[in-house]
Amino acid sequence: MIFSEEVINWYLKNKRDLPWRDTNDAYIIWLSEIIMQQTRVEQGMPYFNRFLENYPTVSHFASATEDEILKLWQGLGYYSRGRNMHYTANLVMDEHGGYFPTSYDKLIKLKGVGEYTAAAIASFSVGEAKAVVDGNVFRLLSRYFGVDIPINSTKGKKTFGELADEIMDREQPGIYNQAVMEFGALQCKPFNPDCPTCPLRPGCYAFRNRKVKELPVKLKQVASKDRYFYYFVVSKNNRLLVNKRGANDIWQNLYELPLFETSQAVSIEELLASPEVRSNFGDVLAKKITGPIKHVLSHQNLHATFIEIQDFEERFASKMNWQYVDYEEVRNLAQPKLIFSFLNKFLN
DNA sequence: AAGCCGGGGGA
DNA sequence: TCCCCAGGCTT
Repeated sequence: MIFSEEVINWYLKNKRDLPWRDTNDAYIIWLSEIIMQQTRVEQGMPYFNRFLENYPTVSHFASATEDEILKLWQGLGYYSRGRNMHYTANLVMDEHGGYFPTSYDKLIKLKGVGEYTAAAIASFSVGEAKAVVDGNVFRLLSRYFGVDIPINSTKGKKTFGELADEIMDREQPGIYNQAVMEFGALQCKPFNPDCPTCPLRPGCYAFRNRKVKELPVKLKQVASKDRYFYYFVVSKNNRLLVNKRGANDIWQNLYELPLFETSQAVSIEELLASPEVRSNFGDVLAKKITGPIKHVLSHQNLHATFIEIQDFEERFASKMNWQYVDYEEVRNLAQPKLIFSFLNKFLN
């Protein structure tokens, strides 16, 4: 039996019941695919349900504000996905008459939609024969065909993409694409793959050559950097001073507290004595509330300390574009997990 | 080509 | 700790 038949047979017997599999609505598929990028199914599922409930059509999605989208996205990470979706939903309304595109060539032009997502939407919605290559497929193909080119290299992406197109079932692209990904996720897992029960074992290069642990090959990632965040808690009349983050850094357009960052750990006394802090806060009394709290991102280690400020002079707030927000309204702002967790305790 | 962008879970 | 997850964008 050929590769694709074997994989599809396995899929029909072993597939999970996922809520986005029983539709051919390109909007709903787009919603699920963007949410699932670099995200485990169990983590993304509640977000998918929440988004579909709040925005049943692309028109509903486009009518929301970016702040509302980001609030629903809170805690899922990679927030550019939410921002790009909002942009794309509006573009679909304005330039596609509210009909979500279904062809690969149109999909690939949308912001936030790359080769994987375009292939997924096109094949699942209208059965276009484009092979998906996600982390699961890279791993499965690497092991089965014994390809040791790094999967995160330019050459690797090209090679695996061409291989995926060659071996796909062009008669039933949607089922096949679902099947290869599910096979990678459940059978040909990253660690301890279930080789003993694997129907592909007879033809698998990695199994026959004892290379399962060596494949796939991946270029090593860059080391994480340490950053030291000092968050200033300034409140007045049940209102909290907040800052909306800007471009060119983590957590774009999310809300946090007034922040001072250093490249290495400093004491609160040193912090308050620094010219930068003095020019934005003046003479203040400060008391540490909690920290340092370590918050790990995929590429940075944040060390956050929260400091309560008293005797803060109003005139400093406008200069930094900080705003006072009612305690009750702060809960409605999209915040990084780090800030949300802190405020959850601080505001009770 | 390499770096950047979250958060969580498993080993 | 390190690696991975239904990747894509920017430089």
